[in-house]
Amino acid sequence: MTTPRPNSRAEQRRRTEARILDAATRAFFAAGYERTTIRAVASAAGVDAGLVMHYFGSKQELFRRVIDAAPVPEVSGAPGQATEQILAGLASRLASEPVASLTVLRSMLTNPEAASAAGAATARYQAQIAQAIPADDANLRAAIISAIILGLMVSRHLIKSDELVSADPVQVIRLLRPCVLSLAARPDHSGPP
Amino acid sequence: MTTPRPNSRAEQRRRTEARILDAATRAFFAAGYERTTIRAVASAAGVDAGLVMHYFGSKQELFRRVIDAAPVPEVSGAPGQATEQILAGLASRLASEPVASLTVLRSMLTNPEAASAAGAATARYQAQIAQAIPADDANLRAAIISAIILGLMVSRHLIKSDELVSADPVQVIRLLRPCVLSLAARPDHSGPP
DNA sequence: TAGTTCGTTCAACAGGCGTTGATTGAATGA
DNA sequence: TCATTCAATCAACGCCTGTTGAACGAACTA
Repeated sequence: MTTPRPNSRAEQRRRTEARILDAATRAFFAAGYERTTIRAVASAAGVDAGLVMHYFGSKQELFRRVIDAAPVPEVSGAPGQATEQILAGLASRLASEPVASLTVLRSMLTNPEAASAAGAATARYQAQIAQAIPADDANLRAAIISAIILGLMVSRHLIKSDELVSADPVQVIRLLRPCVLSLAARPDHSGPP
Repeated sequence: MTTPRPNSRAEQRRRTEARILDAATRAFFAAGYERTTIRAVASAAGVDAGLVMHYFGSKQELFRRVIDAAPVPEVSGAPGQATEQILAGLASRLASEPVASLTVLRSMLTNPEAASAAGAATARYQAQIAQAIPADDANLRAAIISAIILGLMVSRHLIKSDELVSADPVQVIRLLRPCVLSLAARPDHSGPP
């Protein structure tokens, strides 16, 4: 493994690129794809706009790099524990502000290309949830759970609903637990014969 | 009450204005605020771009008129019935495609000015729900219910999640009923002393 | 009918955008 | 040491945008 000296050209480049990527993530999150200008990203990174183009090729490509860097939440384990895992993940994402994920979220609703790119990640997340649900309509149930989480994240971080912003995440999760449990764990006992 | 002849100048204007407003609603819904151009709206309405400016003053003003025209859902009645009313409203909005409401929804997540404008309407909706919930934390519960509905609408109509698009709304509502009931009607019996 | 109003079009402007190509200068390697 | 590489800047291009003001012609009024 090579450890380049800290001021080598390669290292300098890596740092600058990371700085641009970070500035871009924040900018796309704060303003959305269309309102974000390459000039603004460059300026926030303390760099010329041409350099951003030189490194990332185009605004679309820069954007793709940003949403590719967003982490994909993981769900696994037994049916009973999956619910707690989902709720725990939601709790932490309600408490902090996961900028990268929220950037993807906002962009999905704005940028057609982001929608399909992020749609794949969402599908994987849903599939993970569905695997933990012992029911015929597991996929639909997983989609609903996923939609509920989405709605809470949107309300809390994008719309910034007063109630949710000031609420204790623990309290929210406690209210939400029977809700998610009824979808993930409770057997279907009210359907058609 | 005056009934102008159908081809009078005033009547012609009213029709053209309505045509522009309709085209704008569709355009803002399909593309979001930033990607929608006045020229495109004008073209869809079979009209010159200058005329849109002449009638509505600015793009922002045109946009304001569009989101002002969106209907605000109503919830009222006893606690027990409120849930069914909420679910029924959701069911119809899952089945059809309420373009005006969805335009507001998408814009809230894109346009900062729309967010505050539509935020007020959302708050009124939440307050209506909260009134029907017999609990100390009724406001938080209402906010969560509102977020759940939001998430389902976003997933179904904006992200177009496969599972939700192809699902039977009745089935979705059936799965969701215990969920919403646990928030709206079930007394709080697991909280701190 | 003559004059005015007003719905509508047209051409153009100013500004901001993504993008490009030439250019500079420091780090690099033979 | 000298030629090369490459991070970084700069000025400029072409395009598209919201917006404006002059112009035309049909509908209205007296």
